[in-house]
Amino acid sequence: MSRFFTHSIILWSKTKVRALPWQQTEDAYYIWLREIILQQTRVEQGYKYYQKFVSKYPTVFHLADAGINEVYKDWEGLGYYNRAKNLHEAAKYIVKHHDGKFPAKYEEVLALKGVGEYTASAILSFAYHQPYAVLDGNVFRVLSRFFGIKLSIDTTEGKKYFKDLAQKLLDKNQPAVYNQAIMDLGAVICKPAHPDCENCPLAEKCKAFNTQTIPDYPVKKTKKPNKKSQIFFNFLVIESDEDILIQKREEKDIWKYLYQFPVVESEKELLQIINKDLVNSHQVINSRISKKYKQKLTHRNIEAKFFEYQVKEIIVSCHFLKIKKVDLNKYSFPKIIRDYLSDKYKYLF
DNA sequence: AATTCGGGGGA
DNA sequence: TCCCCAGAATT
Repeated sequence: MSRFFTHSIILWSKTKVRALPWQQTEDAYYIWLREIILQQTRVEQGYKYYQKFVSKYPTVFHLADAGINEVYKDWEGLGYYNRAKNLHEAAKYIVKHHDGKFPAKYEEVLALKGVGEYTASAILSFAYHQPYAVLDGNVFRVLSRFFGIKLSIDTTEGKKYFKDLAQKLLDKNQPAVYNQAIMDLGAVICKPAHPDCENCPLAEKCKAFNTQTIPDYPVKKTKKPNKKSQIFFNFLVIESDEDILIQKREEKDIWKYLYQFPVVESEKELLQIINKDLVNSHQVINSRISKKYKQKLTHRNIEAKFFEYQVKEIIVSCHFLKIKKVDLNKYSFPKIIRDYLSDKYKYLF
């Protein structure tokens, strides 16, 4: 059975259309960049970021020498911003401890910030043709369906079982071809919804297909009753002719280290923002303001409301940052905020 | 072991 | 509008 599985996947991959250009490289640094960008990210979305990073940071030295704020800025809109931080720290680590040469041992690669088992296996197999089977969402799905595995993929026991199975099925003579093939099959044929079983080379012996139970796989233990309370982000647009106030989001928070306009967060919709709210959030602002309701944004459990204020006199303490409006583009904003602002305040961006 | 991080796509 | 996707770090 495993012979059929591995052989069919390899054969299928040879019939596919040419791979994307970024799948051709065998440079570990580029593969590392690609795999970090692709974590939880669709190929269509990630590709332009990959191109940007490759051209701007052609070697690990370029990346290590860059400032973290610049890396954040280049990552803007991609999400999971800790990846940018880990990427930068790992680049500096590689320069310092590996003399800028990308490590080629599994344990060394796994030790890099932001690199887990999947990414380490991907790098080792694609760059160095070492026999490490990748285990990502695609592989979980393909294996669970084909073999009819009812073990949950999000338990320690399940992960171990799938990892051992994946490693057993790996074509040790061509780990790069095999790993790419099984992930492609999961992405193109064995999709989460509406899989294209008619064109699947594995269908003939696929347990889920033959028992009409495809929607049952993969099995997961976690239930997600994700009904969270709303948070209102009441952003303040406080500006003078040349300057504007922004704020850096602090640690242990969504959008950590990214910038935004000063905000008053609330559980309910605020009828008005008064100076007391600002004082309570440890920001002292003395001003005469007038409020104008602008627009509501919804992002998951977040409703962001924008207001516009005309400010006569501003005395600010703490961590508000007064910057030139022309420099606004140097700061990395969360996507929904950037999208809204760049559309609404074209004169600023 | 459970939770958090974020954007995109589809029902 | 809601639901789903899913690697790595953190708690």
